[in-house]
Amino acid sequence: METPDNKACCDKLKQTFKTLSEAELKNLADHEPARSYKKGTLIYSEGDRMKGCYFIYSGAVKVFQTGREGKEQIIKFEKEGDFFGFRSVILKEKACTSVEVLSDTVLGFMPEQVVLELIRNNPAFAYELMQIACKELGESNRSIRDIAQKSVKKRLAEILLMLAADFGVEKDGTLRLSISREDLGNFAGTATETIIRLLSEYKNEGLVESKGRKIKLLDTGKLKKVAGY
Amino acid sequence: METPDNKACCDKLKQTFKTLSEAELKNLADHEPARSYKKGTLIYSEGDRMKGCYFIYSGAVKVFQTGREGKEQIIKFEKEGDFFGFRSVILKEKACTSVEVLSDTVLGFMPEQVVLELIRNNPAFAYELMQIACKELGESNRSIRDIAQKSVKKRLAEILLMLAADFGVEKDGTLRLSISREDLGNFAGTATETIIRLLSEYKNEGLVESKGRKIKLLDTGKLKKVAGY
DNA sequence: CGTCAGATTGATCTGTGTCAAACCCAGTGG
DNA sequence: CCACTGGGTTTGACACAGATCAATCTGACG
Repeated sequence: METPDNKACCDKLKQTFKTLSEAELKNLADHEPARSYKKGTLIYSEGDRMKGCYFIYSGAVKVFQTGREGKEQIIKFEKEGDFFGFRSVILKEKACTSVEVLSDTVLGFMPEQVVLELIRNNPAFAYELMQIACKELGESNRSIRDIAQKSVKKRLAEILLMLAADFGVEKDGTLRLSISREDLGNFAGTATETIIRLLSEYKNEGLVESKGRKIKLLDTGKLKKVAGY
Repeated sequence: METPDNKACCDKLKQTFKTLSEAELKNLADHEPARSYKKGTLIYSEGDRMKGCYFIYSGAVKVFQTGREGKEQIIKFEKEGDFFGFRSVILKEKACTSVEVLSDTVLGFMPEQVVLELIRNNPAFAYELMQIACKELGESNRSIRDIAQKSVKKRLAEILLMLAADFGVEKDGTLRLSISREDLGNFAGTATETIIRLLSEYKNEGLVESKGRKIKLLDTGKLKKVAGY
């Protein structure tokens, strides 16, 4: 897996942080070169002291918390262009989530002083970061409502649609992100077996097809109906 | 119900926003006088265009979303010193939650231009606001995990302890915030009847006592155990 | 008093969780 | 080249937390 060159990094960063100057972008990209991580790598865990934030040049990670019986609850997935880890940096607290690589991923690292510096000196950047945080806040609220109120069947449909929207699909409708039933369960807040049963129910209803981790959405219209829209 | 005078307002604001200058505080308090709202008043609803944020001088509100079958999901409670409504203002989006007064409440209003102005001109304020947003983000993550993984019995215990911590208790252990079983249910993500049954279960176990909306915590130690700590 | 919203209790139903067994591969090493 | 292995998947049987529905009770307030 190739790590992108400096120029490519700047371009990517620029799409997410529209307020950074060329100099600031270059500095970021130069200072900490992008690194690639293999599937399964733990980027950080709950309780770690964070020394900076991460930016995803390419790939996908899961952000999760661990319940006391060891069951993991996936809070969200992050994809290309996403920025994560800033909660702990902003609050100067230890991480309250863990992050693990889902498919091979290239990450950039932004040391905390750099982030705090930018916030202090570039009000537009501060505002942009605030927008990112607020966007996540809205998504969390929605998650809370859905987990609390929707049946797992609705929720899974919604999740599949969300994965399609966020990570894209092949021409034939297959989700680009390949993901285990267990992770789907940990995200939906349900048992792996329940996911399996529901997927085969969807299959019978002509909504999806799947072999292994390749899940193909056959009828997103109907899927939306199932999800409750 | 008295609305606090200008000086009192400044003092309260100052506790939440440590970075605002005397002039900025005074301006805020002068510009939009605090107003008092009666229990049950709807401050704003999902879909409203927000024209500013709110600051709670005293009282309590609930922030909720409405599912399609009309069931409301309470996302969080806000109390004295809390600041809400900023998500929509920062993102310049319509409200994604509704807010209703739980007990008589005095609110200050901060028009959006004022908030955006402060963010632009006072980096320390921007940072402070970011910290507030990040704190909420952490709480949301935790909520997601708990709703997804804990039994209602554990969750309710946790909620009672949280209400005690946030809104305080009388000398005898009675929660200061009086709240309906329905609201407890809407917060825990369960049916009202389930809350009733659990409360009487707690009663049998000597954990709480209650008549009507007055809930008295008898043994917070045991309650913590029930909540799973 | 009458009324009405909220609280309570009981009976019943059902979506999901849990446990156990079998299965399917993909990769490893002999 | 094939048997072995182990992780993920699938299926079935069963238990139970919590939802739902219906009926009654309570207490505050006009």
